[in-house]
Amino acid sequence: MEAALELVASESNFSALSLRRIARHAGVVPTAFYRHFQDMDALGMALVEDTFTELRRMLGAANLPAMPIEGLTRYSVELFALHVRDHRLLFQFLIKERYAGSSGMRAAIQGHISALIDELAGDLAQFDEFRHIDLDDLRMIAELVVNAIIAVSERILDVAPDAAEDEALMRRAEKQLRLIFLGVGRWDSRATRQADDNRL
Amino acid sequence: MEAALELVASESNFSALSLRRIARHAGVVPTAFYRHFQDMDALGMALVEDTFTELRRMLGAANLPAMPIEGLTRYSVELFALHVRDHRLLFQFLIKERYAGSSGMRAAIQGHISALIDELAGDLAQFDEFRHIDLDDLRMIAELVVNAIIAVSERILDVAPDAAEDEALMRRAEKQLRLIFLGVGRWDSRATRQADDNRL
DNA sequence: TGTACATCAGTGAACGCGCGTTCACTGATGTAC
DNA sequence: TGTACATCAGTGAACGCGCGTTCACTGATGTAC
Repeated sequence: MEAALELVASESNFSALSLRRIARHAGVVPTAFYRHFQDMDALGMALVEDTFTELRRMLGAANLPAMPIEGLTRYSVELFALHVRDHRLLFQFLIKERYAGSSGMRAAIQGHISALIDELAGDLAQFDEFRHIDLDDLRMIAELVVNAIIAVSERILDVAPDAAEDEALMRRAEKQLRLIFLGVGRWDSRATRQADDNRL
Repeated sequence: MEAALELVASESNFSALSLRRIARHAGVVPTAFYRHFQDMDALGMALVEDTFTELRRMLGAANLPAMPIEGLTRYSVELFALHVRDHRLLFQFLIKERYAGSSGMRAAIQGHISALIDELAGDLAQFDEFRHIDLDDLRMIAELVVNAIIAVSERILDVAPDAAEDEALMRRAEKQLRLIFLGVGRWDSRATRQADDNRL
């Protein structure tokens, strides 16, 4: 049933779909829809939750914080790109609904992303290389990293699945992460804080 | 007429709107719509073009490349945030349709954004601080910067217009840009290129 | 200055269609005794 | 092992509604002479 929706999600976006089209696509009479979901909103929310359950499962299995920091950027980018490609429909749905969905869906998605950013900030704090960064700045950095990863996911889903092109996108994303981490090495949370205070 | 649509765009997304609702909102009979646009697609494309015309006008007026590099990040972020807030409806439309729009609209938007990234890369190349960066990496960095700016725009549009909250978002974005530029200072395009070659 | 005509945004009736939702139903599968 | 009943995914007819689009129209404004 959800597979039917995901297939249809690959044409414009969720709010443009009708209950009847989804049912038809699932090979079922429209009224059968109500056996599974109260309405379209419920279906949408269920899909959001499924996507993040799947994403968390992948992140949990990878256990990135336990890895050596060398090659971590390349490995993370590759892992994520692979996952996005393997769950193309779910992520296409996610990216479209992140801003175009109903307000309930939007809020749920932003909440999940925000939680992922917090977790990444926590993970980064474990590395020696981030010892000199304060909590607020850790989150700022994690947000930058997550944004870069979301951006590359969007690009991967935009282009046709093609090994060469995907590789180029991954290289670029990897460079972006390495550039950020280069900046982290020179970042001084205290100096920044003082500068902010002076500006007030 | 377009003002009517923009007002309605503030509820879910363009493809969820009907021609009749737009006409009603504009205080006009449905058939009058056809006096202005051939169909909804044409309206959508016109709105995309309008948004970028407006954005380009602002960027042209600002003439950022002529500014001293000190305080440039803060100034750019402030300028952009102000512009986004002043054209709330246009940008809300843009962000929603970037991924959820018809394929024509999506392509047009991505094309415009890509052009902006290229221009930013060209502007960055003028600064001494970017003399050691090769063309490919300039684009990679410009992309990172544009992504960060888009992300903060999305956040500004998400929250209610509130000076204090906006200020916090802008501070964060400014930090992100400064972090990126810190990394640029240490970035070595040649070393990266070689590392890539070795990996092949 | 006055008349005839063109332009053009908006009107209102009408059409066939796909929509979400209701209702009472069927028939297969699982469970209790 | 056999019978009675509960559960539940799916059915099919029916409803009223808003939709995009067609058509011939109105009436205000601008232009030519």
